[in-house]
Amino acid sequence: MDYNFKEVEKKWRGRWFASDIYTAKDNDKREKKYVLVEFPYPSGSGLHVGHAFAFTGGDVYARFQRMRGYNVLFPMGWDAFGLPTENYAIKKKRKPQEVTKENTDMFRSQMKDLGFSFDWDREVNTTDPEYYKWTQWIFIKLFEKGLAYKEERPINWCPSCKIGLANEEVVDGKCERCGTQTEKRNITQWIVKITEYADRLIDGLKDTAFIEKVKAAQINWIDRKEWIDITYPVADSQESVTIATTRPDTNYGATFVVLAPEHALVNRILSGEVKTDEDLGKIKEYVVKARNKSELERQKEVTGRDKSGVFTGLYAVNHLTQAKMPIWITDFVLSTVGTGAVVGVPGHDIRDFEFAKQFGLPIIRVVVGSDGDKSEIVNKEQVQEDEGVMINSGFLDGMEIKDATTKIMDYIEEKGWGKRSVRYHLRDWIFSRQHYWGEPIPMVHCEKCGWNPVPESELPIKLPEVENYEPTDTGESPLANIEEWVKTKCPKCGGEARRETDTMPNWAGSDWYYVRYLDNKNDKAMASTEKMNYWLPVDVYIGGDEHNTLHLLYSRFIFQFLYDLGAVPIPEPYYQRISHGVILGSDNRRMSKSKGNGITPDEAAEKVSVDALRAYLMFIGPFDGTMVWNDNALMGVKRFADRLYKYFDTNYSKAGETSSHEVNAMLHRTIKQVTEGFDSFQYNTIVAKYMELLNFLEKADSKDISKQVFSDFVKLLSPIMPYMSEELWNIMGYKFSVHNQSWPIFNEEYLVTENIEIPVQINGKLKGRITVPNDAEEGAVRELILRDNTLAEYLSGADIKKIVYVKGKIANIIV
RNA sequence: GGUCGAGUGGUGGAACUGGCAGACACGUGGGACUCAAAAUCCCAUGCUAGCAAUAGCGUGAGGGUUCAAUUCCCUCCUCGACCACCA
Repeated sequence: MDYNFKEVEKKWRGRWFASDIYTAKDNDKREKKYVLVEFPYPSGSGLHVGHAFAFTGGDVYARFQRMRGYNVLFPMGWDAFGLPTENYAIKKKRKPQEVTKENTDMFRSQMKDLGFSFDWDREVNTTDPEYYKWTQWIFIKLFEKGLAYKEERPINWCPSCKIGLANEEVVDGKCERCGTQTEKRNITQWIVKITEYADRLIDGLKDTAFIEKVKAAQINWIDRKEWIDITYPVADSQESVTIATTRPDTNYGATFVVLAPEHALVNRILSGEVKTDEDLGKIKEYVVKARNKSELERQKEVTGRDKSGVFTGLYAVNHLTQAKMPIWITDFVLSTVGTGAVVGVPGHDIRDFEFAKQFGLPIIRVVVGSDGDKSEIVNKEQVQEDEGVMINSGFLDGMEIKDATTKIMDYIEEKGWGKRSVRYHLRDWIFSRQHYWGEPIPMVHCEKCGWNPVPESELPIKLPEVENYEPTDTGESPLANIEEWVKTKCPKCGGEARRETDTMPNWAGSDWYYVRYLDNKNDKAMASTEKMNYWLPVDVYIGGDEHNTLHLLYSRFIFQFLYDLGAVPIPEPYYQRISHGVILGSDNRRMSKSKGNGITPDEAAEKVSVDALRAYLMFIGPFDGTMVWNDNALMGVKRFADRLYKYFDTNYSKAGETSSHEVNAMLHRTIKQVTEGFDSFQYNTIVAKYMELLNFLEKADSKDISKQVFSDFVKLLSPIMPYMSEELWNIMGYKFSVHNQSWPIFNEEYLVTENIEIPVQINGKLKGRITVPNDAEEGAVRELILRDNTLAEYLSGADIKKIVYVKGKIANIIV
């Protein structure tokens, strides 16, 4: 009989979702397993292959763990706020709420088609007021704890999206969303003090089992370093200048000081407060030009380019050498890093070297590398940056860089010339967006009382439904145009007040969604303590590399904050983090509509069945790899699926009561390898093992194969090929459903045989194989080798020096 | 420049804790079935030499440890991902 996959899929999909086989039971006696995949942004174009790949990876794991007896929570929801929906809604003159509803309906239906075993009772949607009520609640708590403040600061402004962007959303000086070059604007924004948690975000990683690269990405992004701020007196004046450095060990080689154009001392020079003999006009010209440079120009790769700068006419005095170091102004020093002033050590920093060359400043070598070169530094290649031994450095001479750094820091502090400080690359988090389709920030401004949160009882502050929500050119949120919504009473004094019209960034809703899955209908709390105690932490979190830094960091920060509040029971939300890979189009480029190289999971499933598509996705490569879509390989998996069904269809009725030893050994080897494959996310090898087992069975005599083999095989298949497994399970006469059967148990005994075949090497080269009893000792094996005709031939006349026999594995004869 | 990772047939990729390199699949060649094609099935397929048995070579390059190295150590090369005027 032919396998009509479309009918089979339709039949079982209905059965599955009408039953409770995928339902996670709260506070069950079984051990829990919380399997989380990143929830998608429901775009109008539907589920793409990348989604199907990532979700299949989560689904097979969830199904596997359910069969192993765990109470599995595998939920799904929608990260639905965001610009594409807003832009689409504006263009089509429709409400984003409606558009979102349509898109999530489409996504949900596609997910059901693909057989994902999500527990739909727990669905969440970040745009649902009952959900964002708690997103707003979290913001109020941040404000109350002093972790959210409003400040005017230059932000990255995208002139196309008309939105302020966090530094993280600007890539190469361009808007991450639309690619337009960003500019700088001053806007008053809500800022969240994530830097307060910088150390804990590093330390907390110890309690997780994240893969190394994820931990590294987090630590790198936070980038905690010990600096020292050194204050130099300015010669012939009462002024001083404080520079910040992480490399004070090279201070004997310092020959100049450079200031950012925004530095306070620069302002005082320009205003005449600090006297200089240099031409003020010339200084001013440079500073004005530098300050007006776009972010892009200043951020561009700086080494290897001509440096620009201007001399202030002032000198800083190096405490160590009493050398007078000329103070320059240059645009490669950033006012936002350190103190906005840097000491130039041209012998040991490429930028400083280029700057010194450009303006004829002295260059001193203070670190000697392994080549022992102590000559004068004349070219870039001689600049020794981070390895070597100190010279020309007084009491530091002969020390390694690391020791010298500690020593000189102590010394500088002792002398009162400077002070250590810890700094991070991580910056505070700009939390305001000037858009409609986001969570309203639940704050009210009163002329008398300043900013206050709305009372918790008034949450959620709902987005008003309006006709026109296009962004404004003034930079204000479209909500600012809705006077009746903006006007409100001050929660403190009851007087006239105005609502905050900015909305939250996309990250806000996705920071805590995995908590809401636990208790998505709770109107008293984000989730009940009881449920959080049972389900948290997330055991496995599957997501893309692109979220390993920001999303993971932001959500861990919010969770740690909630822990401090007592709102969640443990300090870290995720135990294990698994990266899923990427699937490129068959032309080796990212799939996209404009390139026309896209394939949708729907069309592939239509062609080869959902099961074959799923097996293909798991088979094409390692789960975290970068794979190229290959239609031929897809058809290969389809052939396997057809062959599989046909094999069961024609052979199950002939199955016997017991299996031969070989069949049992093969089955149990497969059970072992498939189980280990699921445990370690090596899905590609699992599909290969399925194929091997089928290849083996097809060649075996059906009277040697018991019914047990068939049913165990179906169980092994079921996580990856849920529809066909269910169908076969049913055909074999078993009760619904294969998906809540218990996982086959590997039994080592089946692998044990009396005689085993081992390879025999002569001088490390494979020359033959012999059969030996499994418990044979070296002497016996030697006898057997010498008795073997072909091997004996190789050995005739040879002088056997030694035989190495590794029991049950290999023999190696040294002649 | 920093951090992390990877180099294995024509291709995607397997290989436990150092123990038969190339599982599984794609592709290719040949064959069966067919009036023919598609589909399906069977055989072969790392490279070189040879009719063959067989021999030599072979996991980015070079060296080392070992009876034995894709796996461990040293030196170097190449590629990828993420981050980056961070001082």
